Amino acid sequence: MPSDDEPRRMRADARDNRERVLRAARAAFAEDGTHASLNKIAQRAGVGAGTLYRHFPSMDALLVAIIGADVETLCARGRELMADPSPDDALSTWLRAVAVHATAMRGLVATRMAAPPADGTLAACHERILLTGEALLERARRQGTAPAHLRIGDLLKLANAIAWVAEQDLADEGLLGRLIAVVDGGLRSPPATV
Amino acid sequence: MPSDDEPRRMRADARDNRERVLRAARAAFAEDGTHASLNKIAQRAGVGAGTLYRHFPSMDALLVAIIGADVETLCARGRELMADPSPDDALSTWLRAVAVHATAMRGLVATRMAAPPADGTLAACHERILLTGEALLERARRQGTAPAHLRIGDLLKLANAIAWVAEQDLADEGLLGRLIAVVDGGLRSPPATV
DNA sequence: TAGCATATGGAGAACTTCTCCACATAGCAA
DNA sequence: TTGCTATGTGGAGAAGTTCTCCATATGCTA
Repeated sequence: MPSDDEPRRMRADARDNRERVLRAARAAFAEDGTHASLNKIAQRAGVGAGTLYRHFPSMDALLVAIIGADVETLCARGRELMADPSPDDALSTWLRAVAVHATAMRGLVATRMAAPPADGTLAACHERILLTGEALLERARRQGTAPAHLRIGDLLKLANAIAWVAEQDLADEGLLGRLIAVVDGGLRSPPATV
Repeated sequence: MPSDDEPRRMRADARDNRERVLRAARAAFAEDGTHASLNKIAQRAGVGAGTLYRHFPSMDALLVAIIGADVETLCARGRELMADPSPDDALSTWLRAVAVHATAMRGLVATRMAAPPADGTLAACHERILLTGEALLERARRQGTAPAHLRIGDLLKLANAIAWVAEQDLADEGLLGRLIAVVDGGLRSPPATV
Protein backbone atom coordinates (compact mmCIF):
# COMPACT_ATOMS: atom_id res chain seq x y z
CA MET A 1 0.00 0.00 0.00
CA PRO A 2 1.21 3.51 -0.77
CA SER A 3 2.41 5.36 2.29
CA ASP A 4 0.10 8.28 2.83
CA ASP A 5 2.76 10.54 4.24
CA GLU A 6 4.17 10.86 0.77
CA PRO A 7 1.17 11.18 -1.51
CA ARG A 8 1.54 9.54 -4.85
CA ARG A 9 1.41 12.73 -6.91
CA MET A 10 2.93 15.83 -5.49
CA ARG A 11 4.44 18.75 -7.26
CA ALA A 12 8.19 18.52 -7.33
CA ASP A 13 8.66 21.79 -5.46
CA ALA A 14 6.27 20.66 -2.76
CA ARG A 15 8.17 17.42 -2.32
CA ASP A 16 11.37 19.42 -2.03
CA ASN A 17 9.98 21.69 0.63
CA ARG A 18 8.64 18.74 2.56
CA GLU A 19 12.10 17.21 2.67
CA ARG A 20 13.70 20.44 3.75
CA VAL A 21 11.20 20.88 6.56
CA LEU A 22 11.88 17.35 7.76
CA ARG A 23 15.61 17.90 7.74
CA ALA A 24 15.27 21.18 9.59
CA ALA A 25 12.92 19.62 12.13
CA ARG A 26 15.25 16.76 12.84
CA ALA A 27 18.08 19.17 13.50
CA ALA A 28 15.95 21.50 15.60
CA PHE A 29 14.53 18.71 17.75
CA ALA A 30 17.98 17.30 18.35
CA GLU A 31 19.18 20.72 19.45
CA ASP A 32 16.28 22.11 21.42
CA GLY A 33 14.13 19.10 22.19
CA THR A 34 10.74 19.97 23.50
CA HIS A 35 11.42 23.66 23.14
CA ALA A 36 11.97 23.61 19.40
CA SER A 37 9.86 26.30 17.81
CA LEU A 38 7.88 25.44 14.68
CA ASN A 39 8.44 28.96 13.50
CA LYS A 40 12.16 28.54 13.63
CA ILE A 41 11.99 25.16 11.94
CA ALA A 42 10.18 26.82 9.06
CA GLN A 43 12.73 29.61 8.95
CA ARG A 44 15.58 27.15 9.12
CA ALA A 45 14.06 25.20 6.25
CA GLY A 46 13.69 28.39 4.29
CA VAL A 47 9.92 28.11 3.95
CA GLY A 48 7.01 30.07 5.32
CA ALA A 49 5.06 28.99 8.34
CA GLY A 50 2.09 28.31 6.12
CA THR A 51 4.09 25.80 4.13
CA LEU A 52 5.15 23.96 7.23
CA TYR A 53 1.57 23.69 8.44
CA ARG A 54 0.38 22.63 4.98
CA HIS A 55 2.67 19.63 5.09
CA PHE A 56 2.35 18.86 8.77
CA PRO A 57 -0.90 20.17 10.21
CA SER A 58 0.09 19.26 13.72
CA MET A 59 3.27 18.60 15.59
CA ASP A 60 2.16 14.98 15.83
CA ALA A 61 2.21 14.69 12.05
CA LEU A 62 5.73 16.08 11.97
CA LEU A 63 6.79 13.68 14.67
CA VAL A 64 5.30 10.68 12.97
CA ALA A 65 7.16 11.51 9.78
CA ILE A 66 10.40 11.81 11.72
CA ILE A 67 10.15 8.83 14.01
CA GLY A 68 8.38 6.49 11.64
CA ALA A 69 11.64 4.79 10.76
CA ASP A 70 12.55 4.42 14.41
CA VAL A 71 9.29 2.64 15.13
CA GLU A 72 10.15 0.25 12.33
CA THR A 73 13.55 -0.37 13.88
CA LEU A 74 12.07 -1.01 17.30
CA CYS A 75 9.60 -3.52 15.94
CA ALA A 76 12.33 -5.31 14.04
CA ARG A 77 14.46 -5.42 17.17
CA GLY A 78 11.47 -6.88 18.99
CA ARG A 79 11.11 -9.65 16.43
CA GLU A 80 14.80 -10.48 16.76
CA LEU A 81 14.49 -10.63 20.51
CA MET A 82 11.68 -13.18 20.23
CA ALA A 83 14.47 -15.63 19.46
CA ASP A 84 16.48 -14.68 22.53
CA PRO A 85 17.00 -17.70 24.81
CA SER A 86 15.85 -15.75 27.86
CA PRO A 87 12.35 -14.30 27.46
CA ASP A 88 12.85 -12.16 30.55
CA ASP A 89 16.06 -10.67 29.27
CA ALA A 90 14.51 -10.15 25.86
CA LEU A 91 11.67 -8.14 27.34
CA SER A 92 13.86 -5.94 29.46
CA THR A 93 16.35 -5.41 26.66
CA TRP A 94 13.55 -4.30 24.42
CA LEU A 95 12.10 -1.94 27.02
CA ARG A 96 15.51 -0.39 27.36
CA ALA A 97 15.64 0.07 23.60
CA VAL A 98 12.25 1.75 23.67
CA ALA A 99 13.41 4.14 26.37
CA VAL A 100 16.62 4.94 24.55
CA HIS A 101 14.71 5.64 21.39
CA ALA A 102 12.27 7.86 23.24
CA THR A 103 15.16 9.97 24.46
CA ALA A 104 16.61 10.34 21.01
CA MET A 105 14.79 13.54 20.25
CA ARG A 106 15.52 14.98 23.64
CA GLY A 107 12.34 13.87 25.29
CA LEU A 108 10.00 15.05 22.61
CA VAL A 109 9.00 11.56 21.69
CA ALA A 110 8.38 10.57 25.26
CA THR A 111 6.21 13.61 25.78
CA ARG A 112 4.05 12.69 22.84
CA MET A 113 3.98 8.96 23.24
CA ALA A 114 3.07 8.97 26.90
CA ALA A 115 -0.06 10.93 26.07
CA PRO A 116 -3.49 9.32 25.87
CA PRO A 117 -4.37 7.33 22.75
CA ALA A 118 -3.33 9.79 20.08
CA ASP A 119 -6.00 10.21 17.47
CA GLY A 120 -3.84 10.69 14.42
CA THR A 121 -1.25 8.59 12.71
CA LEU A 122 0.67 8.55 15.96
CA ALA A 123 -1.91 6.10 17.16
CA ALA A 124 -0.74 3.67 14.48
CA CYS A 125 2.86 3.91 15.70
CA HIS A 126 1.57 3.33 19.20
CA GLU A 127 -0.32 0.29 18.11
CA ARG A 128 2.63 -1.31 16.36
CA ILE A 129 4.83 -0.85 19.37
CA LEU A 130 2.16 -2.28 21.63
CA LEU A 131 1.81 -5.39 19.51
CA THR A 132 5.53 -6.01 19.45
CA GLY A 133 5.75 -5.56 23.19
CA GLU A 134 2.77 -7.75 23.88
CA ALA A 135 4.42 -10.63 22.03
CA LEU A 136 7.57 -10.29 24.11
CA LEU A 137 5.63 -9.95 27.33
CA GLU A 138 3.44 -12.93 26.61
CA ARG A 139 6.50 -15.07 26.01
CA ALA A 140 8.05 -13.86 29.24
CA ARG A 141 4.84 -14.72 31.05
CA ARG A 142 4.74 -18.27 29.70
CA GLN A 143 8.38 -19.20 29.54
CA GLY A 144 9.93 -16.66 31.85
CA THR A 145 9.13 -15.26 35.27
CA ALA A 146 7.05 -12.22 34.33
CA PRO A 147 4.03 -11.90 36.63
CA ALA A 148 0.77 -12.61 34.84
CA HIS A 149 -0.80 -9.33 35.82
CA LEU A 150 1.71 -7.13 34.02
CA ARG A 151 0.25 -5.08 31.20
CA ILE A 152 2.36 -4.14 28.22
CA GLY A 153 0.77 -0.69 28.07
CA ASP A 154 1.94 -0.03 31.61
CA LEU A 155 5.46 -1.15 30.85
CA LEU A 156 5.66 1.08 27.80
CA LYS A 157 4.39 4.03 29.77
CA LEU A 158 7.02 3.31 32.36
CA ALA A 159 9.69 3.23 29.66
CA ASN A 160 8.48 6.54 28.33
CA ALA A 161 8.31 8.05 31.77
CA ILE A 162 11.87 6.98 32.41
CA ALA A 163 12.98 8.43 29.11
CA TRP A 164 11.27 11.66 30.02
CA VAL A 165 12.81 12.00 33.45
CA ALA A 166 16.23 10.98 32.14
CA GLU A 167 15.99 13.74 29.60
CA GLN A 168 15.48 16.29 32.35
CA ASP A 169 18.98 15.76 33.61
CA LEU A 170 21.23 15.00 30.70
CA ALA A 171 24.30 15.47 32.86
CA ASP A 172 23.59 12.17 34.61
CA GLU A 173 24.44 9.78 31.81
CA GLY A 174 23.83 6.53 33.64
CA LEU A 175 20.43 7.58 34.92
CA LEU A 176 18.31 5.95 32.25
CA GLY A 177 20.14 2.66 32.66
CA ARG A 178 19.81 2.67 36.42
CA LEU A 179 16.11 3.44 36.35
CA ILE A 180 15.45 0.70 33.83
CA ALA A 181 17.40 -1.63 36.09
CA VAL A 182 15.09 -0.87 38.99
CA VAL A 183 12.07 -1.65 36.87
CA ASP A 184 13.75 -4.82 35.75
CA GLY A 185 13.21 -6.22 39.21
CA GLY A 186 9.47 -5.78 38.88
CA LEU A 187 9.47 -7.74 35.63
CA ARG A 188 10.85 -10.84 37.26
CA SER A 189 9.57 -11.02 40.78
CA PRO A 190 6.37 -12.75 41.64
CA PRO A 191 3.77 -10.22 42.81
CA ALA A 192 4.98 -8.77 46.10
CA THR A 193 3.09 -10.27 48.99
CA VAL A 194 2.65 -7.06 50.95
CA MET B 1 14.31 31.50 61.82
CA PRO B 2 11.82 33.73 60.01
CA SER B 3 10.53 32.21 56.78
CA ASP B 4 11.75 34.35 53.93
CA ASP B 5 8.74 33.75 51.77
CA GLU B 6 6.75 35.99 54.03
CA PRO B 7 9.07 38.86 54.84
CA ARG B 8 8.72 40.24 58.31
CA ARG B 9 7.53 43.70 57.30
CA MET B 10 5.25 44.03 54.36
CA ARG B 11 2.63 46.57 53.61
CA ALA B 12 -0.82 45.25 54.41
CA ASP B 13 -2.03 45.66 50.84
CA ALA B 14 0.98 43.77 49.54
CA ARG B 15 0.33 40.93 51.92
CA ASP B 16 -3.26 40.84 50.76
CA ASN B 17 -2.31 40.67 47.14
CA ARG B 18 0.19 37.96 47.83
CA GLU B 19 -2.51 35.85 49.43
CA ARG B 20 -4.89 36.44 46.56
CA VAL B 21 -2.28 35.42 44.00
CA LEU B 22 -1.60 32.24 45.93
CA ARG B 23 -5.26 31.38 46.11
CA ALA B 24 -5.74 32.04 42.41
CA ALA B 25 -2.64 30.01 41.54
CA ARG B 26 -3.79 27.04 43.56
CA ALA B 27 -7.11 27.05 41.75
CA ALA B 28 -5.55 27.58 38.33
CA PHE B 29 -3.00 24.81 38.78
CA ALA B 30 -5.66 22.42 39.93
CA GLU B 31 -7.71 23.24 36.85
CA ASP B 32 -5.16 23.54 34.10
CA GLY B 33 -2.07 21.92 35.50
CA THR B 34 1.02 22.56 33.48
CA HIS B 35 -0.87 24.78 31.10
CA ALA B 36 -1.93 27.32 33.68
CA SER B 37 -1.04 30.78 32.45
CA LEU B 38 0.59 33.22 34.83
CA ASN B 39 -1.25 35.97 33.06
CA LYS B 40 -4.58 34.41 33.87
CA ILE B 41 -3.57 33.74 37.42
CA ALA B 42 -2.87 37.43 37.82
CA GLN B 43 -6.18 38.32 36.22
CA ARG B 44 -8.01 35.80 38.36
CA ALA B 45 -6.39 37.27 41.44
CA GLY B 46 -7.39 40.73 40.29
CA VAL B 47 -3.83 42.04 40.22
CA GLY B 48 -1.54 43.16 37.43
CA ALA B 49 1.09 40.91 35.95
CA GLY B 50 3.76 43.12 37.46
CA THR B 51 2.40 42.48 40.91
CA LEU B 52 2.47 38.74 40.40
CA TYR B 53 6.10 38.87 39.29
CA ARG B 54 7.02 41.16 42.13
CA HIS B 55 5.86 38.57 44.64
CA PHE B 56 6.98 35.49 42.73
CA PRO B 57 9.83 36.25 40.33
CA SER B 58 9.71 32.79 38.83
CA MET B 59 7.22 30.00 38.57
CA ASP B 60 9.43 28.02 40.92
CA ALA B 61 8.93 30.61 43.60
CA LEU B 62 5.19 30.37 43.18
CA LEU B 63 5.35 26.60 43.33
CA VAL B 64 7.46 26.56 46.44
CA ALA B 65 4.99 28.80 48.19
CA ILE B 66 2.15 26.52 47.20
CA ILE B 67 3.66 23.14 47.87
CA GLY B 68 5.75 24.05 50.88
CA ALA B 69 3.13 22.62 53.19
CA ASP B 70 2.95 19.42 51.19
CA VAL B 71 6.67 18.91 51.50
CA GLU B 72 6.25 19.23 55.22
CA THR B 73 3.53 16.62 55.19
CA LEU B 74 5.63 14.21 53.17
CA CYS B 75 8.56 14.53 55.51
CA ALA B 76 6.32 13.97 58.50
CA ARG B 77 4.85 10.89 56.85
CA GLY B 78 8.37 9.68 56.26
CA ARG B 79 9.26 10.04 59.91
CA GLU B 80 6.15 8.10 60.88
CA LEU B 81 7.06 5.33 58.47
CA MET B 82 10.47 4.98 60.08
CA ALA B 83 8.58 3.16 62.81
CA ASP B 84 6.85 0.79 60.40
CA PRO B 85 7.72 -2.84 61.20
CA SER B 86 8.61 -3.55 57.57
CA PRO B 87 11.33 -1.24 56.24
CA ASP B 88 10.61 -2.40 52.69
CA ASP B 89 6.93 -1.64 52.93
CA ALA B 90 7.69 1.67 54.58
CA LEU B 91 9.89 2.72 51.69
CA SER B 92 7.44 1.74 49.00
CA THR B 93 4.52 3.28 50.85
CA TRP B 94 6.41 6.52 51.09
CA LEU B 95 7.36 6.49 47.41
CA ARG B 96 3.73 6.03 46.56
CA ALA B 97 2.88 9.01 48.75
CA VAL B 98 5.51 11.08 46.93
CA ALA B 99 4.03 10.13 43.57
CA VAL B 100 0.50 10.88 44.68
CA HIS B 101 1.59 14.24 45.99
CA ALA B 102 3.40 15.03 42.76
CA THR B 103 0.20 14.43 40.84
CA ALA B 104 -1.80 16.73 43.05
CA MET B 105 -1.33 19.78 40.90
CA ARG B 106 -2.00 17.91 37.70
CA GLY B 107 1.59 17.04 37.00
CA LEU B 108 3.00 20.48 37.52
CA VAL B 109 4.93 19.45 40.57
CA ALA B 110 6.34 16.39 38.88
CA THR B 111 7.49 18.50 35.98
CA ARG B 112 9.34 20.85 38.26
CA MET B 113 10.68 18.35 40.74
CA ALA B 114 12.09 15.98 38.14
CA ALA B 115 14.22 18.79 36.78
CA PRO B 116 17.94 19.10 37.52
CA PRO B 117 19.02 20.52 40.89
CA ALA B 118 16.85 23.59 41.04
CA ASP B 119 18.82 26.65 42.06
CA GLY B 120 16.15 28.46 44.01
CA THR B 121 14.18 27.64 47.07
CA LEU B 122 12.87 24.60 45.25
CA ALA B 123 16.28 23.10 45.88
CA ALA B 124 15.59 23.26 49.60
CA CYS B 125 12.34 21.32 49.17
CA HIS B 126 14.23 18.82 47.09
CA GLU B 127 16.85 18.45 49.76
CA ARG B 128 14.38 17.82 52.54
CA ILE B 129 12.61 15.16 50.55
CA LEU B 130 15.91 13.53 49.70
CA LEU B 131 16.96 13.37 53.34
CA THR B 132 13.69 11.82 54.40
CA GLY B 133 13.90 9.27 51.63
CA GLU B 134 17.49 8.43 52.32
CA ALA B 135 16.66 7.55 55.89
CA LEU B 136 13.92 5.19 54.77
CA LEU B 137 16.09 3.64 52.10
CA GLU B 138 19.01 3.15 54.44
CA ARG B 139 16.79 1.31 56.86
CA ALA B 140 15.43 -0.87 54.06
CA ARG B 141 19.00 -1.65 53.02
CA ARG B 142 20.07 -2.70 56.50
CA GLN B 143 16.97 -4.34 57.85
CA GLY B 144 15.04 -5.05 54.68
CA THR B 145 15.83 -6.47 51.29
CA ALA B 146 16.61 -3.30 49.35
CA PRO B 147 19.68 -3.77 47.12
CA ALA B 148 22.68 -1.81 48.32
CA HIS B 149 23.21 -0.07 45.03
CA LEU B 150 19.85 1.72 45.00
CA ARG B 151 20.08 5.50 45.13
CA ILE B 152 17.35 7.53 46.74
CA GLY B 153 17.66 10.20 44.06
CA ASP B 154 16.89 7.61 41.42
CA LEU B 155 13.87 6.34 43.28
CA LEU B 156 12.46 9.82 43.68
CA LYS B 157 12.97 10.53 40.02
CA LEU B 158 11.15 7.33 39.26
CA ALA B 159 8.30 8.39 41.52
CA ASN B 160 8.11 11.74 39.75
CA ALA B 161 8.29 10.12 36.34
CA ILE B 162 5.40 7.87 37.28
CA ALA B 163 3.40 10.80 38.56
CA TRP B 164 4.07 12.59 35.31
CA VAL B 165 3.02 9.78 33.05
CA ALA B 166 -0.02 9.01 35.20
CA GLU B 167 -1.08 12.58 34.80
CA GLN B 168 -1.02 12.26 31.02
CA ASP B 169 -3.90 9.85 31.12
CA LEU B 170 -6.20 10.78 33.96
CA ALA B 171 -8.88 8.45 32.65
CA ASP B 172 -6.86 5.45 33.79
CA GLU B 173 -7.27 5.79 37.53
CA GLY B 174 -5.36 2.72 38.59
CA LEU B 175 -2.33 3.54 36.47
CA LEU B 176 -0.25 5.23 39.13
CA GLY B 177 -0.79 2.40 41.54
CA ARG B 178 0.10 -0.27 39.00
CA LEU B 179 3.27 1.48 37.92
CA ILE B 180 4.40 1.92 41.49
CA ALA B 181 3.71 -1.77 42.02
CA VAL B 182 6.05 -2.67 39.17
CA VAL B 183 8.80 -0.57 40.68
CA ASP B 184 8.11 -2.18 44.01
CA GLY B 185 9.62 -5.37 42.69
CA GLY B 186 12.90 -3.63 42.00
CA LEU B 187 13.05 -2.39 45.57
CA ARG B 188 13.09 -5.87 46.99
CA SER B 189 14.91 -8.14 44.61
CA PRO B 190 18.61 -8.69 44.80
CA PRO B 191 20.36 -7.17 41.77
CA ALA B 192 19.33 -9.13 38.69
CA THR B 193 22.13 -11.40 37.59
CA VAL B 194 21.74 -10.78 33.85
C1' DT C 1 -1.36 65.19 58.55
C1' DA C 2 2.70 65.28 55.60
C1' DG C 3 6.03 62.86 53.07
C1' DC C 4 8.27 59.08 51.25
C1' DA C 5 9.42 54.31 50.85
C1' DT C 6 6.94 50.74 49.09
C1' DA C 7 3.66 48.57 46.04
C1' DT C 8 0.79 48.72 41.98
C1' DG C 9 -0.95 47.57 37.15
C1' DG C 10 -1.09 47.55 32.58
C1' DA C 11 1.22 48.82 28.31
C1' DG C 12 4.53 46.74 25.64
C1' DA C 13 8.55 43.84 23.92
C1' DA C 14 9.64 39.51 22.43
C1' DC C 15 8.36 35.38 21.88
C1' DT C 16 5.04 31.37 20.77
C1' DT C 17 1.34 28.54 17.66
C1' DC C 18 -1.53 28.43 13.93
C1' DT C 19 -4.75 30.62 9.94
C1' DC C 20 -5.66 32.84 5.88
C1' DC C 21 -5.43 34.08 1.16
C1' DA C 22 -3.44 36.95 -2.73
C1' DC C 23 -0.03 35.49 -5.47
C1' DA C 24 3.39 32.34 -7.95
C1' DT C 25 4.34 28.32 -10.63
C1' DA C 26 4.77 23.24 -12.13
C1' DG C 27 3.18 20.43 -15.30
C1' DC C 28 -0.24 19.10 -18.65
C1' DA C 29 -2.91 19.57 -23.11
C1' DA C 30 -2.92 21.68 -27.28
C1' DT D 1 6.27 26.27 -27.36
C1' DT D 2 2.77 28.23 -25.07
C1' DG D 3 -1.19 28.97 -22.08
C1' DC D 4 -4.23 27.47 -18.28
C1' DT D 5 -5.25 25.92 -13.93
C1' DA D 6 -4.83 23.03 -9.98
C1' DT D 7 -1.59 23.05 -6.63
C1' DG D 8 1.65 25.10 -3.58
C1' DT D 9 3.73 29.26 -1.36
C1' DG D 10 5.00 32.72 2.28
C1' DG D 11 4.39 36.07 5.38
C1' DA D 12 1.16 39.24 7.66
C1' DG D 13 -1.67 38.87 11.41
C1' DA D 14 -4.68 37.09 15.30
C1' DA D 15 -4.40 35.42 19.68
C1' DG D 16 -1.87 33.62 22.99
C1' DT D 17 2.33 33.24 26.13
C1' DT D 18 6.25 35.11 29.65
C1' DC D 19 8.33 38.78 31.76
C1' DT D 20 9.90 44.06 32.29
C1' DC D 21 9.44 48.75 33.14
C1' DC D 22 8.08 52.86 35.39
C1' DA D 23 4.61 56.67 36.14
C1' DT D 24 1.34 56.59 39.47
C1' DA D 25 -1.05 55.53 43.81
C1' DT D 26 -1.02 54.52 48.69
C1' DG D 27 0.16 52.53 53.53
C1' DC D 28 2.83 53.74 57.31
C1' DT D 29 5.70 56.42 60.31
C1' DA D 30 7.15 60.39 62.31
